[in-house]
Amino acid sequence: MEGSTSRGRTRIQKEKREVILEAALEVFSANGFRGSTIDQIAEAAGMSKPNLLYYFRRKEDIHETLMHRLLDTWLAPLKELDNIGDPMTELRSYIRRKLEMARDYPRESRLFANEILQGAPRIMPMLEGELKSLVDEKVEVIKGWMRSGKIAKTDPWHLIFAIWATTQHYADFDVQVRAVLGPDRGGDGRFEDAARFLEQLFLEGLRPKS
Amino acid sequence: MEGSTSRGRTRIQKEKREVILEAALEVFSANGFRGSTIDQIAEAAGMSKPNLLYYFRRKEDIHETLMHRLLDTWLAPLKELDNIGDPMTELRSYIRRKLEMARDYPRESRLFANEILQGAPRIMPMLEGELKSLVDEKVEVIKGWMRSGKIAKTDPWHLIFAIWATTQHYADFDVQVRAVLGPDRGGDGRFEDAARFLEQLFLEGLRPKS
DNA sequence: CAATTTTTTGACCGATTGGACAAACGTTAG
DNA sequence: CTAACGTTTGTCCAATCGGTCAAAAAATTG
Repeated sequence: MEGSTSRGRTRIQKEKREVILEAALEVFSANGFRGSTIDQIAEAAGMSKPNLLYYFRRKEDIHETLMHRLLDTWLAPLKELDNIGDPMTELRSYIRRKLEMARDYPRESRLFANEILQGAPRIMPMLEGELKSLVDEKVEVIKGWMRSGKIAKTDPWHLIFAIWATTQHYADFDVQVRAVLGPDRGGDGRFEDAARFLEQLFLEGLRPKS
Repeated sequence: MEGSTSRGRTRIQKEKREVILEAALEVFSANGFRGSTIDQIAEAAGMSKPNLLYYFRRKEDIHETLMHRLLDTWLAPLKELDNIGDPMTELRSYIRRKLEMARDYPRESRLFANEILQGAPRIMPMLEGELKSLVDEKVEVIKGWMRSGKIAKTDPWHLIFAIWATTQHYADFDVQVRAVLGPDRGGDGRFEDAARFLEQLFLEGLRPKS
């Protein structure tokens, strides 16, 4: 079975596939799967449509490859959440990392959001499999923190959801955020403001009652 | 200029337009604008495509009418945020109302999310106009609460974003929430769990330091 | 060099799509 | 009855789309 990696591929194939995936990320994240055309992706990749179809036989293959890579990137910050260090510090860095991803990889975030919004038709198995397992595992870590009184007792699942929602908001709803903040407050500083606010919200909101 | 209301329309026209808009909400929110076809909407509305086009001349007209109505519904909870009552109570009810909207009107939420994700091509003026004005106004209310020491000093804009993000998450990312929670925890009770968690998070997170 | 394989492209195809249109249908008023 | 008006539908069209194919062009190999 052919892996999604570079097994049995020539140098040109490896390079061109990367160019195509980069172009597809741009187009898909801006227009959604059905809203994007192969022609658009081909043009963004600087090649003709039949040429693109020489590297990916179907439009859906591009999307699938993109989604598989995406999920790994997306789960990485949560994987790093460990119960080695101080709980509050761990949570703070997790929020930081997620917010940095929203800032540095907004296209990936929007691609993911688009897929979920449409009911996750192509990645549902991954959500119920990898994602759920990972969350279950981290929920146990958080529960441990709560039991030992390091953070306030609350619902660990919804805590994770809240971190996801608030951080990804700055990528997925970027145009709205910028429209509301206006030209002066909507500059590059908005991510630092957001980081400060979210840190206060979550750390104060989870401070254990003495 | 024809208003979007029922001026100069027959009884049948008013009724059928409502049926079409209801069907279009269902289809658009599930597939996005470009992912939806007039045929799908017509079938969901129980009529033929030419018949539908008799009531709305273009696909975009349906979407536009839907979006205009939507924004009013969407802003209503924020409009109710007043500095009459106790700040903490006001905030709690605002979060409640937003969460209830995510629960009761998920299609509207997803339609809106879809539009924003695509860069808000059709409602940008409304975001920079009505929405921004309303937020600016409520930011002042919140600033007043902070000045008088009723809630902790923090960034009012990002507080509003956080409330939006966390509540709408349960509509927009519903499939992910359900996949992660699993069959047992993902039932109808998830909204009550979310309400409890969000209340704790925001109210504790914003408690003024004595 | 020639032979072979990989890469690129122009032309094309069938299906789907948004939308136009005229004819038919139904209802009501005179 | 007829005329007028609102409603509904079958048929059609041009544009767009995902994808095929054969043949040319380029790169690789012996």
